[in-house]
Amino acid sequence: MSRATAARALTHPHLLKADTLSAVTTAINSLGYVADASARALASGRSGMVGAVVPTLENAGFARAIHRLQTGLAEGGLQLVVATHEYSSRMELQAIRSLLSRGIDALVLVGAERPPDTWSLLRGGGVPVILTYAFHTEFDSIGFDNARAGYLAARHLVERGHTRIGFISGPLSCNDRMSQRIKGAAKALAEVGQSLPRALVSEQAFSLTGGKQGADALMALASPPTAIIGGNDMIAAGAMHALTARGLRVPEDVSVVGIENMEIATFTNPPLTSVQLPTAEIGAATARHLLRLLRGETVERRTEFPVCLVERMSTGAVVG
Amino acid sequence: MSRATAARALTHPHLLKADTLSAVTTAINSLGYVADASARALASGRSGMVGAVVPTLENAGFARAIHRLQTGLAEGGLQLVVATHEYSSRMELQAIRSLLSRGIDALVLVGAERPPDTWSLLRGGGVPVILTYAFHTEFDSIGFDNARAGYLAARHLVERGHTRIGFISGPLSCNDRMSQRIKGAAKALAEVGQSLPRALVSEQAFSLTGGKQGADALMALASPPTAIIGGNDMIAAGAMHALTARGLRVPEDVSVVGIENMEIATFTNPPLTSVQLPTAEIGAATARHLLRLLRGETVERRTEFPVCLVERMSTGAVVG
DNA sequence: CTCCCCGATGAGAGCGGTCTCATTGGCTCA
DNA sequence: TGAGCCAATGAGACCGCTCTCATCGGGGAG
Repeated sequence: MSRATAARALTHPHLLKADTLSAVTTAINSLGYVADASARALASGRSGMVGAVVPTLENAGFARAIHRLQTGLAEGGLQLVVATHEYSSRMELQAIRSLLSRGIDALVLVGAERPPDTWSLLRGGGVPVILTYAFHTEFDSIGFDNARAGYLAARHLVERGHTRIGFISGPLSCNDRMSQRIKGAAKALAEVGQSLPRALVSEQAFSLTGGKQGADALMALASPPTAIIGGNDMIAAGAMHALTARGLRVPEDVSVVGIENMEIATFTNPPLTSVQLPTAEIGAATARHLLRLLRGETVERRTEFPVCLVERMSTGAVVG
Repeated sequence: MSRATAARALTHPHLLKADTLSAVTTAINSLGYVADASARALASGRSGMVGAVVPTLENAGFARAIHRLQTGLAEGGLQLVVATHEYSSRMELQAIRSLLSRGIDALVLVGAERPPDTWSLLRGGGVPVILTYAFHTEFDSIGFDNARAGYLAARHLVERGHTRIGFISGPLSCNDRMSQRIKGAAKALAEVGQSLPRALVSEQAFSLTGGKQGADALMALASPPTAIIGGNDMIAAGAMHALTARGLRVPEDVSVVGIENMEIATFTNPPLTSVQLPTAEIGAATARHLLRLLRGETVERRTEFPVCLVERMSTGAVVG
């Protein structure tokens, strides 16, 4: 039996006669043979690994999306290589370069805004690129409408008479998702002739502590907001905590709405009104997309998931 | 100039004359050349990637540890390949096998308890293995004393007169960390002649919802506990929420203590007493360990971080 | 019964680096 | 000035698999 036959048993088993195949299989088992991935990658031009670079894994949303992505890829026999950039476009470029040189078969990124040199690296990388959490005409994209998420949150508040709304955002550098949420909120305000002044936007970390600090900063203003939108639910929950600590009642004194509808939204007191985001779906859909793509099947250029508001108890009418 | 010289410029630059080196460098830049990682891996026998398999990334602790691990590895030019097994030892074996065949240079695992065939695969894998969150004599280990974490939580309660203590654990299958925490808690009880009956241990998911369900189950018992230990802080926070919803006061009616001391511990009402775990440290230390190991330097066989109790407001004396 | 065709297998050339060993050339030292 | 030595470079095997193409052999059609 030749090497070629043995190799075929692994890669294209249907080309072998049943008994030849089983002979190879038993031999493999008895020898404890494991195919060398680097040799295979070199010869075939495919490594079986996809790279993903996200801002951070300490944000539960990204952790969950990556988790789903990994699970989905594993089902198709693909491995996931992850890198993080902590909201720095310079580090993102570095991570992308490093992954590309590692010979990944595809690359998953978050967001659609990056410096020109990063874009040109991606275009010339010779590797399919999937953008998530946002959309881009040039690359396959899987995401949702961030502006609408912000819009829904703010409109809900506007409908209840709020016009002075504070927004505690996550990190804004290298983060088009968050700037769009802010823009969406501003649009809802604009529809009733109001605005979202820069002073009412507080940039904080995506954490309970970030939310607390943002709320404290906002409420210390000369004319504090009557409602607060959290860039995500962690921030919103932290803000609620700070509000309560200041002796303010939610929603009687200040309304709070979150974005993402994480588990914590039902565990705050009162439960948090929030805009549901398809975080887990993005991970799973990206995995499916990649599997099809690398199998050579046709894929949608653009997959958009809906967002919707989930009303709970943290929002109420503004008091005159 | 030969291929060998060019290759040397990349791998062992100090062997070249300065002008030769710069000639190579300019050529590389003008051509936009990027070394092929698979070829390099095949020839050198090193892939520059380390694999890590954790139960899940949806648990904030693991997400954080993986984040730190990735960051640390990236500084040394190494890539991280992650896989998850959802607390199934069969899936863990599969993931390990898959990573091993991918030609990783080292493997990071969580816990020290697995079936014999997994162990033999690890021993014969020809790849250095690092165990985290637990200890093992055969492999390098980086972790902390899980039993002591459980012990500290329970002793704190015992000292306040509690003898009927409920334990809401995380998933117990393929999870020696959690069983040791339970054992530690039982030991504290045993020291005062009490025990932790099986009926007072509720196995739940590592989430707020898991904690809620665990607390509901425990409090529905004929003689409910006067105190509850959460397998981690998420569980404890969820349990506190459920307790409050049942009209019970923490700590007046029921004391609650968490394990891990996550951010949420200071955001519950009242703030949660918790045993601090070195989650982030484990990630960072594992990265440092791997960097040294793969550089051929000597490393500690065993790195143990301390655990300690952080007392807050969720625990009080048992009421007669 | 012979020829042809096609499915199954064997042979061998890469894939793109790394590494060892041989060779070259410039310097030192007698 | 010539032998000897070492640093710098060149040559070529090799890593282990994939893939194309050639070869082999058996069954159906003429």
